[in-house]
Amino acid sequence: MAGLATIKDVAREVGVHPSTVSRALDPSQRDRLGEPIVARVLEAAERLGYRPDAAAASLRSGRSRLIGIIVPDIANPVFSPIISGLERTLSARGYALIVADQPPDRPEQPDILEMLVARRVDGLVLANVSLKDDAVERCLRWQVPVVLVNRAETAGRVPSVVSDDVAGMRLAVEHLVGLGHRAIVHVAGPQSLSTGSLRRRGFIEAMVAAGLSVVDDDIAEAAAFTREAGLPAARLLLAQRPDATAVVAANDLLALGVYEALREQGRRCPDDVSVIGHNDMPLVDMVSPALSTIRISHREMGERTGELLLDMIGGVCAATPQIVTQPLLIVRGSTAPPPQGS
Amino acid sequence: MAGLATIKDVAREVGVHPSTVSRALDPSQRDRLGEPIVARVLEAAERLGYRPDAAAASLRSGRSRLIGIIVPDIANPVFSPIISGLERTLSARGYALIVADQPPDRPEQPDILEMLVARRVDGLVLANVSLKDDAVERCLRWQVPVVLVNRAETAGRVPSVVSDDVAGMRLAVEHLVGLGHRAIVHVAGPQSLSTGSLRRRGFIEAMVAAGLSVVDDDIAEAAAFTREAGLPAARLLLAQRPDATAVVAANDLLALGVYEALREQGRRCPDDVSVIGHNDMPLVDMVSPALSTIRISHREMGERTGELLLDMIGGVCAATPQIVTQPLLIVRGSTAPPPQGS
DNA sequence: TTGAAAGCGGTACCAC
DNA sequence: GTGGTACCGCTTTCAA
Repeated sequence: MAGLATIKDVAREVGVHPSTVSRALDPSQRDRLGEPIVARVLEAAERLGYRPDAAAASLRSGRSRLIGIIVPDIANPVFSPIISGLERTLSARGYALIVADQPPDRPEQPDILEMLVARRVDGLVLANVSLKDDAVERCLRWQVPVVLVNRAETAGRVPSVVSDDVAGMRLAVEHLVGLGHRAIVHVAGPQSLSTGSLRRRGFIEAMVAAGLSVVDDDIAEAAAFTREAGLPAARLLLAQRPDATAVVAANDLLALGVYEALREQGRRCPDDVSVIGHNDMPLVDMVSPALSTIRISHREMGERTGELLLDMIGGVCAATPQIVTQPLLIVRGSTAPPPQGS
Repeated sequence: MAGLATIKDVAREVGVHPSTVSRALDPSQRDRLGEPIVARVLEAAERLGYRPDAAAASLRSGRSRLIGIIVPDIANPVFSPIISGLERTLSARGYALIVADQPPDRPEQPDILEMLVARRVDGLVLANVSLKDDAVERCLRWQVPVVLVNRAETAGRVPSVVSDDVAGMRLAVEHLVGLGHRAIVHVAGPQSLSTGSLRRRGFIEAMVAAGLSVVDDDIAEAAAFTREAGLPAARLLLAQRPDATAVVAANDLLALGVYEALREQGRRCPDDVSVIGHNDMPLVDMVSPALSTIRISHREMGERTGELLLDMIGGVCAATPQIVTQPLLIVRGSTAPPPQGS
């Protein structure tokens, strides 16, 4: 490296042994040394611009102070605040975050998971697990601390931080029922993901709890959590249930797909059909009509994930906690009472 | 570490010396060895699940295959696609990306830049430099390869990848002039950032080129590139120039702030006042009215940044190229001819 | 073609 | 309290 000062340079400068420098630099060992020597070491280190080599420390200590996260898409507004919150928590405690993305369509080119394990990350956050995914199993085998975020697995073998998807859907359905809706349908997300599957289940449970029945035609599954995938699913749904007065979408992008489908058919939202999303992404308050939705604090999920993971690494937490954050109903302009006479 | 196999384990398994294993695993050295021994090493490595320890390799070789990026906000829709494009390019070539954010208001708590240098990153991407920033100087002193992205510095001491901000503003102004506007004003971004400053200059140049003069009252500077900062700037501007028929905003969020200011005053867009943004963020096509804007491909900027940085690390590129990508005018519903009689 | 040995820059454990 | 030393896992140079 570019001639950066090493611990030996500092030791030579001060006239002490390298191990003494190492101790003087470590706050937890510092008090075992004499005051003046610590001061001189600190001064010399500062003056020489000394920076400990993380690779060397990692090699010897077995801890890299590196955490990895794998997401399906870094730029996705669901995942970027998770990354952001996680990074904030980690960097405050001296950990750095390696971000890798692994879109569902790019399977395991140069296996990202192995790459991170090879870098000896102290812990791993998986934001991309599908319900049947071997990533968790491999982490377990490698004994690397891992936390799932946003999406969980059914087995619950590892800790996770997720939003209460079932509760979120209950909020959505109860809101619509409260407005007088009875003919409520659901654009579901991919059932291979916990978010898609749990929100679908939450929808059904809430409908049943409200005394409304749900049949197959009341639900259409979108191939992905995107506007593009939402449009055909919404078209199908509106064709199957032309009498529907409200659509619950499994996320905001799907809800925007519903907007487009309604526009195609010349039906107005919320006058003819109410629409509610999920996530409260940035800018959905600016679309027309402003989208009613279920707010999830992804940034907070990222922060809690970081705390949990650091606890695990520190050996604080023995169990496998399943942290569930509570979502919030946000009422805007896309939900209203059903049209008269329906 | 969790008992992961080392090179010694593989050597013992095959019955050769560790250095032989090292050579067998290195494609560029492999051909100096006998065919059968290479095959046996590869097989044993596979079977034991051997993964080279990146820290050890880094320590010895002096190259960490780690790249750092510092952004002002990971979740910002301008920066997240840059990170995404960068990560894609890097991971394809065996590099991992450490992401750190350093918001302008959180100065240098535990100095992020030093932290990354201490981790011996092979290169650094700075997406957060302001026009007067010592980060570049420090990287130069430490001799760590660095590329600026999105925001550049005036001095041009290091390579950068930016959008042609001046050209972007020319596209915006020419579009409005072409529609018949003459009374055009500008909500500028922070002048401490190259994007804010260059877009302001581009606005003035384009206005002058169109034979229109610009005075102080025609421009209001927002304190940040946010909706919240856009609102008061827009209020001020509309008060100073009540006759304005078009507003050029320095980015999309500021444009949305203009929307709010217009709404407050009961003026309609685009009927009374046209508005154009900059960036073409996700979802601005869904706001009402759909926002006309200048599209920048941030993902592509991230990719080109990665290529450039890897070239520098490989010693391919001696000069300090300033890569400038060309923006694109996207016409939607927020721009229209000025009202009759104005 | 392969083996041996010397480190890279720290940390941890043992002496004194 | 401080110095000495071994060693983390790998790469690389030198010998054989």
